[in-house]
Amino acid sequence: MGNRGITLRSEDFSAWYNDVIMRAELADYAPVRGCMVIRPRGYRIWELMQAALDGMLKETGHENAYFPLLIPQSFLAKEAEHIAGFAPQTAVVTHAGGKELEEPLVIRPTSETIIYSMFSKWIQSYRDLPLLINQWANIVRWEMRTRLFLRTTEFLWQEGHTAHATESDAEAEALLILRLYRKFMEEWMAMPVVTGLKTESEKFAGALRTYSCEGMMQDNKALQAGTSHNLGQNFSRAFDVQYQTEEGSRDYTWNTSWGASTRLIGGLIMTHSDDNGLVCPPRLAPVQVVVVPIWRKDEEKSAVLEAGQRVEADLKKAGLRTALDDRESMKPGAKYFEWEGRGVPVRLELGPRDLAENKVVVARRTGGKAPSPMTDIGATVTGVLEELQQQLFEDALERREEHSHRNLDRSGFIELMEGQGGFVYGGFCGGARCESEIKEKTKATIRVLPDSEFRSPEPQDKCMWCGNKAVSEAVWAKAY
RNA sequence: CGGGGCGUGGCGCAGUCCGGCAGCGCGCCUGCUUUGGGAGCAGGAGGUCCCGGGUUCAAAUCCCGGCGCCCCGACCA
Repeated sequence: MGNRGITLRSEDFSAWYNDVIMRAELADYAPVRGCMVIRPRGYRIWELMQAALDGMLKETGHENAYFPLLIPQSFLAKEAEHIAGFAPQTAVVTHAGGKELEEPLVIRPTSETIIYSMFSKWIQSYRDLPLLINQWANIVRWEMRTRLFLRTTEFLWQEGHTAHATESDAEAEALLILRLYRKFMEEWMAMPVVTGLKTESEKFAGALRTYSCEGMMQDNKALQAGTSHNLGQNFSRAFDVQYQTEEGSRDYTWNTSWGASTRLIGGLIMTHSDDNGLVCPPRLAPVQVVVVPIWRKDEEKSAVLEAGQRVEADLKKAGLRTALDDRESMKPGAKYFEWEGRGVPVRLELGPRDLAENKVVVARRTGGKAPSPMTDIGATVTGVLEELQQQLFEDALERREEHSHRNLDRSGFIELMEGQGGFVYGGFCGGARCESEIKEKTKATIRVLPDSEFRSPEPQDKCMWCGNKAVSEAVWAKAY
């Protein structure tokens, strides 16, 4: 345990993670097992994520809609792989209105079935395509083991569902979203991710192909942070989503679905936070800058508070999310600890000495503080926040590269996974047997077959595990 | 479902072995003094000791049964 009442990362990463969440008041455990309450400080992060992602989705032509929580149980069964994948995880409503229902209703574990059943009503002609729909929703998946934000029974997400006239249009859409997710994760969350294709065993139940963004957490484990699926015609055939082509023939639509969830908040926490608590990237910080006024005597107090209000007004004018901590019962040091635990990126300390010099002390959450002129404080802090945002990304990227390994042989791989872990790039023969054997022996799985820009400079032509000819490069890691 | 840990004021814990007034730290309320890295003093509020049985003059403590939570693994975003 560190001196902040937070378990040290080096002692127990899981306990640290929970401590950070509790300290920052992001969430709390609900009465029902596996369920969580997202508290205001956590929900605000989600709202900021939503605003950013929603904007990006709208810019690329997607429209929001809302589909119901309850799905007829029979719908789920219409796509064979889908039902096989999700049936064990569903919660089912069997009684309502004091009576047993004729057909049980499934609480959505994802909305493909209800959405494509509606698409079949709405789509008649190639002129109706592409249909680009997104929804922000809650879903329920009955998990064996849950963790705050990372895996809870109920969670919030956006799920996009699109219908296209051709396979290549659908493929382009799936890749567009993958890039969009990556952009969001890098530019807003300051979380670098490796993108690529999931193997058959890891892909979404019912998809042709699944693409994924994988981040590396501070314990060197991978977090699947967003997935984008090319569904092919699996669901359009199951739900009879047909359209008339330009030539007059009939065809099934080509579909995609993709999602990113409140799990991202867990990723944000585990990417940046430290032993003093949450570190929130500025662009997603509920409070970006807090002003802490300092005074000894009453005559100082009024002058300092007045200056503090002026400073806060300047910050607000610069478009920043601010707080002025003018609580009288707390000493400045105590306030510092509190706001640090909450992850606020920048703190301004303002006392009589600073006031006399027309300055404020600018303190960064990641360390270091220095006086700065009060004039143009809005612009100054804006600049510091941009630097911090950039610095968090670069630090995370550097950490990921430090723990990314190439050219390991089988025994080196095993040794690494038994020790500190990390990402391992290497050749993969494509064999399901190698894949499952590796998982069994080391707990590591193929996170993705990486996109070209993440691949090793030298060709990976032999399977890292069996030594046979490789069909592609793969990235292995233990995962959340 | 297996293994480990735990359930005692809001939070963190001691007390349980060996039964005997329900405690400590933090937080909370009131007042005064304080305020440049977790303030001090004084006064105060707050408890079905996870639940149900049993043993006993007497149970947080012993016995039997149950429930819940956290961590590790199997399932998964």
